[in-house]
Amino acid sequence: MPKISEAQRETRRQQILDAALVCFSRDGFHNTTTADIVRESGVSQGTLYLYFATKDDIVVAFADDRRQREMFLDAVAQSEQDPIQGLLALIELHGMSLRDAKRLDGRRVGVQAWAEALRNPRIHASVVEGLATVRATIERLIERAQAAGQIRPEVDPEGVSRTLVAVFHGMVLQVAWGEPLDLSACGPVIRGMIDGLLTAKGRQSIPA
Amino acid sequence: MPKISEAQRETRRQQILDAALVCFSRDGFHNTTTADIVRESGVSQGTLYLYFATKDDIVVAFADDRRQREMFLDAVAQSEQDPIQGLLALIELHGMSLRDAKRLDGRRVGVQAWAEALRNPRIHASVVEGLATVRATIERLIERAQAAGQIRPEVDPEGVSRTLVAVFHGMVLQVAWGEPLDLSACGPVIRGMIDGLLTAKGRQSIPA
Amino acid sequence: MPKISEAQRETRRQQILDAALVCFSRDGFHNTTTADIVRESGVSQGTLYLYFATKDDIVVAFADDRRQREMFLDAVAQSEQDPIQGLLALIELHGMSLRDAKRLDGRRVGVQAWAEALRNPRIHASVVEGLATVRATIERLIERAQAAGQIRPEVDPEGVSRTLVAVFHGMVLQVAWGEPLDLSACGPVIRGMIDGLLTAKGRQSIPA
Amino acid sequence: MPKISEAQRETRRQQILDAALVCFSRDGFHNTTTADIVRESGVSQGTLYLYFATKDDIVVAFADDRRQREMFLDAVAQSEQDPIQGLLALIELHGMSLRDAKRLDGRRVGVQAWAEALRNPRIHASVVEGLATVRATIERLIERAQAAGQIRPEVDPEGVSRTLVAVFHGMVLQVAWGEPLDLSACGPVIRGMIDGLLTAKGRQSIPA
DNA sequence: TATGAATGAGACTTCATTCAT
DNA sequence: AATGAATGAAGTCTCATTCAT
Repeated sequence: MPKISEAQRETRRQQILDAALVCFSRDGFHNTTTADIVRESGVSQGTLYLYFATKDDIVVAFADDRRQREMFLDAVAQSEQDPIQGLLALIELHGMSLRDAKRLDGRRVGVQAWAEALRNPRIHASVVEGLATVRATIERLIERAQAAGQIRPEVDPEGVSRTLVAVFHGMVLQVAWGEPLDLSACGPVIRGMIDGLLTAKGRQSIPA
Repeated sequence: MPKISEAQRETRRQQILDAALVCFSRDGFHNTTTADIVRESGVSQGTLYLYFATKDDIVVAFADDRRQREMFLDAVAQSEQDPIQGLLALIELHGMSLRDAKRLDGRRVGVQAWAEALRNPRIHASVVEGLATVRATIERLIERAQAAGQIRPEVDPEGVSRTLVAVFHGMVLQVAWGEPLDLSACGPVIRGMIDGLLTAKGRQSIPA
Repeated sequence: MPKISEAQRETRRQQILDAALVCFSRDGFHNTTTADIVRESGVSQGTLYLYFATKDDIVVAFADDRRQREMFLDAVAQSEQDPIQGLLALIELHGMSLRDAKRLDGRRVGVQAWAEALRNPRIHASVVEGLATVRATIERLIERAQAAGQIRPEVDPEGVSRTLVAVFHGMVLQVAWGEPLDLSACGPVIRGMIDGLLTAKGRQSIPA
Repeated sequence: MPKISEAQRETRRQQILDAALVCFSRDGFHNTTTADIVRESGVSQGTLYLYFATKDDIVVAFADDRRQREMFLDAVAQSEQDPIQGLLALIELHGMSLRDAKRLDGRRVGVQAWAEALRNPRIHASVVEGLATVRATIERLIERAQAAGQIRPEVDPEGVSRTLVAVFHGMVLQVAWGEPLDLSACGPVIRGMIDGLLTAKGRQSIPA
């Protein structure tokens, strides 16, 4: 029987992850030492390894955590009655996320995870699955809209999903770099992209 | 007083950079040792330091090299008589670059540089300047198109440039990750985005 | 005040020692962690330290355990009426012990204890005392045989005891290493060594 | 082209091994840190790893070194005209080696290698091969003596070789433990063992 | 008594950089 | 200029031991 409850264990784990997030954001994965995380989190070296088998596992934990948020996005987008509204909601949610200063550290670590994904198979898997999840969400919305006659039938759902995800990623990069990204200026451009896919009927479902 | 000619020196330098590119692409910046580069390049450990003061300088050299390509893009885009054609040419050039398998290593290293830019001031400066260069190119084209009545006056050039650059970056990510990105499916979506900016007159300048 | 009986305590202690024997035999003293012993024994980390003050004490416990077996050997050997028969019985007992596959773990741990004895004073003391015990047994037999005119008076009991013990130790080594030691081939050689010590009268006491 | 000569490299390597021998003899393999060897040898941590890939390789180097000495023993033993003389020479050489105080560290490390051989495959291989070498030497002498009618034909060469090697090993143990081993007292016992193998003709070849 | 989570000192190894040749 | 052996600081991870529950 465990001496500490599952909740206590999870709290401790999160305490370490929170500290690691600060360190990773500030110094990068590779320039963060386990000693840094220990200092920032207040747990001991030994305890760190009671919760994560290797330093690498801490990095992977971040990549995996993000997956959950993407599941949530999907649920919100699909819950919209109108698929066009669902697409716009997705775009809106991404925008809100980008504006949220509290998530800056997470974004900075996320960008590093993108680079790590190039050579770390576990992170690659996590990133690619996340990409697939978001794309599936988008493609399902588009197919629903095509079935409803709101998006032109010749539109390729994959082309749209990949382009839209590219925009999302690219915006995260700019925000992570500290660029003064004016989302209210980009929004119309992105919505214009969606607009280009619509049939006359589709346009009617967008509120002025 | 140098005993070797400037040309010899440049050849040697490039030999090191070529080797480093292979290593960085394969293992990442941080998991590449100077010994790896030495092995791959055939120069000696000592010689490496005759050409680059630190390992970090090799990384920075890649970031700086990219700047030159961006200058070239600008020249091509601006040389088009019609600014709308210039925009489309820019998009086309990026697409061709993405399709070029020979540049895969460069793209993989580029993505790593994006992550490095978060904490390495020199790389950050280089990346941000590159971003500014491309954006300036796009914004100049848009402003010219607005002056010519081809793009609606209320369009915000910065919003467009940031969004377009975001798409470019996002596509690079997907290609770097090995995603089966079908550019011919994405092209129409991106061009649709441009199309949404145009006036009736602007549309006339696009060939069928 | 102990809340468990002495018998329960001894059972627990033995449970730990049995587990340690398996671990030590498999991985060696130094490559066995207390966690290994905990896993193998089923007791908890904390409990381990209720029975042994340090990991080292577990090692010492093995060395001490062996002493008891050596006492037993002495009793058997001395109980023989004829000292020559006693010597041969001693040799026979060692041979039987070596043939006993159940004692393999013990032998492997014993060999490690020999190495430990070089730098661990407690183990050194234990090993050296064990050596002295066996030698005393042998020397007493020889002296009795000399008094009875069975062994030549010029034979040095210490030379014999040291040589005989050396053979015993060396055989243990070979068996521990997994060598295919044919004891029935070695027996005659060792008995021949004893034979060389005997007087004509001594030889009469050996059965054909 | 290497910057240092093979001889210089070998000197350096030996310098490390000499230091390691002192440390291993004093503290044992497992209680010797690479820092200890560095301190004792005067080379730097980094240099240590220029000559030995791991700490374990240093240990293995000792085991391998011993093999060479055993080759030498073989050569000496076989060079004797009379195989009985060869056997006695072998015993004599071992005795002389045991008496040599300068080799005490080597013996102490050797005993540790015997224990290591139980779980380290490389050391096991080295030890077992050494054992086989010495045994082969002995068995060849015995077979030659049997062919010459000096040793009784029913004597099993393997039984003799294993027993004799066991005596050698056991004596090394006693000396390593610091026991006051009087070899001149043991010599007659061992020679008596050989004597027991001989035919009348064989006995003639031994000088008084 | 028994537990097992927590501790932190310390081990092995790597690697960017230097410098005598 | 070129070489490559040498350096030593620093990093990740382990593990014997403790102690609050």
